[in-house]
Amino acid sequence: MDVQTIQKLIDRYISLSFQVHKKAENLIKSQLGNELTNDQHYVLRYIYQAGECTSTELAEVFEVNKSAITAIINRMTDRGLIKRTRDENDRRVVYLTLTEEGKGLYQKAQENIHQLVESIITQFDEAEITQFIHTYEKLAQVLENKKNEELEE
Amino acid sequence: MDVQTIQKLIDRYISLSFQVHKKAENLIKSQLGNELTNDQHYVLRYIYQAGECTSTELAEVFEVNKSAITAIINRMTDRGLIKRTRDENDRRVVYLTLTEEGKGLYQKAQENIHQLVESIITQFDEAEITQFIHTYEKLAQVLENKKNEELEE
DNA sequence: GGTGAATAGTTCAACAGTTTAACTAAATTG
DNA sequence: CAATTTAGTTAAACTGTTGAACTATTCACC
Repeated sequence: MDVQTIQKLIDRYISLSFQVHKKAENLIKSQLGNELTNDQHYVLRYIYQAGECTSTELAEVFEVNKSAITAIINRMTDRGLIKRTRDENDRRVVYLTLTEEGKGLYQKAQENIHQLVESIITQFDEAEITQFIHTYEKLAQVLENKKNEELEE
Repeated sequence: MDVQTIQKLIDRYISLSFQVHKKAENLIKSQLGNELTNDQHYVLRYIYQAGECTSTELAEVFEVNKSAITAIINRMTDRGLIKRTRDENDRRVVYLTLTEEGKGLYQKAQENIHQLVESIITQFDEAEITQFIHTYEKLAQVLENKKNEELEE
């Protein structure tokens, strides 16, 4: 590939990823009603799938500072979506789990989002999606490596 | 595709897009230094490429409320990156352009980001990228249509 | 031509999410 | 046991966001 082709690809990619992300987030938001922000939904999703987890774990996954997690979890416990439980063995650790209300709200939201994503994904044929997801996974890995390079510097 | 396959694809896609976006934004952030937030960089980028634009235009492109744009532009004019000019014919309209400082900061940042993206993109072969971007463009279109459907309801 | 509606943009209050630094409390290590 | 590390919180400061109320201007049309 010559320099100019790469240049154009890069600009196209930056515009696209920005655009696609905005649109996707807005569509997800439209499925969540006013009860949940997108970020809160992602937190709910993570804890739901993990069963239980800690602030430190969330901070690593979401790649934000721990105090940002504290703030989000505070809002969500205030709304009765999340429960904090101290570890009896290591009393520094706090486990986060979903309350029944939290689970219910997650499932309701998730159903809508699944319908949304399904209506989008079925507009592509299987080979196309498989190829796309494969490259996307590789991209995730490359970005992860890049991050670690950055950190070493 | 059977229901379960779709289900898995959806979950995989949601996780991936979330992850990739986070990592990409963090890498971009690391290239911007402390002078610019990611959102401000996107605004700079848009105005740079457009030459000049209005708040309304930005609000549409970025899919946010106009008052969010006002706030961002305020911060950026305070830092001497953007200039506001009233249209002489239609005095309701305000044109936004980059100051020399704004252009310089954008170019400096953009150079770093280009290097970053290039070091990532060159880890894929051309056919793979072309295919990926093609599907990504289709996705952008499908999401746009979906948004318009939502709005009609 | 004058009035009512539409348009461009700002202001304000309220909130979500973020970082950094300082802190508490508990565990680890040497 | 003292020093260090680890988990998490708190507080101040900031960015970005919305929604509603507002100003100023232009447009539509009778």
